[in-house]
Amino acid sequence: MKYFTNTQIADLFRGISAAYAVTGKNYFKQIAYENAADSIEKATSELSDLWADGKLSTIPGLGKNMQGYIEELFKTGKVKHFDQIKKGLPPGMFALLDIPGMGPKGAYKLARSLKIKDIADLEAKARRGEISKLAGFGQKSEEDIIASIAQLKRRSNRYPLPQAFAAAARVVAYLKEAPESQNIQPLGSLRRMTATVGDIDIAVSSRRPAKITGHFQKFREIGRILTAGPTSSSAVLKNGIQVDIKIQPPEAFGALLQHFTGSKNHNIRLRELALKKGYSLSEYGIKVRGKLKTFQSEKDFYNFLGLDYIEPELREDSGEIEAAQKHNLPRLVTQADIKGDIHLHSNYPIEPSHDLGANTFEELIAKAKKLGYQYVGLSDHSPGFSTHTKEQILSLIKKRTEKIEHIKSTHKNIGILNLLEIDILTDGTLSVPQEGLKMLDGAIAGIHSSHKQDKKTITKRMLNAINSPYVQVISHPTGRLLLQRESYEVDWPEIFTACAKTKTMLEINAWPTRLDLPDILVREAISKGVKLIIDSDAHEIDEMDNMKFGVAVARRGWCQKQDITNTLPWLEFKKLFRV
DNA sequence: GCCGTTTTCGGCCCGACTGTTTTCAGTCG
Repeated sequence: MKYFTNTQIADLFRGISAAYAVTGKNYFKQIAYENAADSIEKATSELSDLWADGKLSTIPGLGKNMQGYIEELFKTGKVKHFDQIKKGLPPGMFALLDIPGMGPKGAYKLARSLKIKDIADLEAKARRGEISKLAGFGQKSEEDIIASIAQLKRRSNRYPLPQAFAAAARVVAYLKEAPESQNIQPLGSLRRMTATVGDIDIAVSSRRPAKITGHFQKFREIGRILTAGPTSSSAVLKNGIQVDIKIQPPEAFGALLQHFTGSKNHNIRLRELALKKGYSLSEYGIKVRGKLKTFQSEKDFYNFLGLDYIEPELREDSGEIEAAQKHNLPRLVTQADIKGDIHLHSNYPIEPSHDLGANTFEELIAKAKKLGYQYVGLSDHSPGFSTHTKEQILSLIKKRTEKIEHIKSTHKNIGILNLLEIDILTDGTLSVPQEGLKMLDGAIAGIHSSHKQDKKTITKRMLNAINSPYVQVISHPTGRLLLQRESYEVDWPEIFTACAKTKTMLEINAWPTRLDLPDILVREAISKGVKLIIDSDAHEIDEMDNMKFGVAVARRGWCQKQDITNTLPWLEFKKLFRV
């Protein structure tokens, strides 16, 4: 058996799609392979696992033929049929498809006539002026290719949501300076609050679109302007993030928001639905018997199609359209529902070898009050066995407990939990002995080491913690770091079953590069009756404001208020701990 | 090549912007 990652297989399929695009004869096969590549990339399980379990058919877009090709790929390391399709095409063309603005046709022409081997080769030939000499390419194409390759090298493909959020806020503030702008609203994956964001889309309503476009082009953070049309323009910021703005008059703003919020798959499903009713959808509105009907609000737009309003976080074509038809959508949890934050690190020096927080217990409590919370959990990292004896650990915990008990007695108007974030060690034991755990109100347990252990070992480690009567919460359950480190391998069905049985909460950690549990697992977890808790994992009081990103993950996972324990009032919430 | 509350055959979303063109193909979202 040969091993291929989902990304590798998706790339292979994209290549096949490109091959069909070049020959121009099989447009619908081209689309089919593109769809399959998208859906393979989105899959939450490895195809190799699914194949071994005979479950490849659970991936939408993979029919009998493609399943057969994937099987052949795993068995032999290649697909004869694919080699056949690519026969006669220049092999160098496929690497060029990563370049922004480069499609199958362009890549084919370049690779064929200039015998391009890879992107570096293309760049060298562009710099030598060889591209502008080709028919169909001019001076501008050559410059664009050089600039796009530079862009490809410089920027990572995606950015963590909070980073994109901040950049979008700056663009919005700048656009507001234009007196001709009326309503301004971020769209796309940013509005849907996906964990990572590829680019920033912003809608502007205005009666003078040309003024807006002109103003936008003068934004000081812009590095390169890509397009500048009357209703839409696009630029790359100096930090590498691409920004697209879309402009429509106020009466069409609802349709504009809807269209560019996406997701792509959500919109495709919506248009199919509209077609069946005899309507045609676009960013301008809904065409009924050739006549355009405009919409000021998205709600009116959805209602016109016979659907309830769908929150942006749900628009992923994962059942929300059907639910909206049946008036069956969940009432999503909101930031206002959150009544406390219990994963907070202070500067209390219980374990100096771990990174300490920046603030005192008192400062964390004051910030929690400012946020309107009813309770906080003080949950510093536990002292470790590697640097302390058992006796030292117990004595440190005792001292910290005494201090927190004193603080509790002086703050009667807010609930305070004496917690620690403890490590689940490589053998599954906990980093704090039982006598220590007994002094606490509860514990948050997480894996902080040996992420590369196999699925069985990691699962067993987590089950040990889940089954401990002293552990109430499992922190950042997948261990992923967005764009840096993949999740470790875990048997999730088994974890969910154990959590539901022991009433152990799984955390949605709102730390900007974690957002862990991820949305898709969130949805699975609550369907199995698992309770979740959203924490900021703040090491500094300003970071407690990151709670909103955790709430977004919960919303994307279809969570209602009752799925999230820290929406409970203090008197209910405290019953989940040992107080 | 996929897929099914119109379908197992006959469909498969819709439009903007650009560069190199003399009317449009390619790419993107």
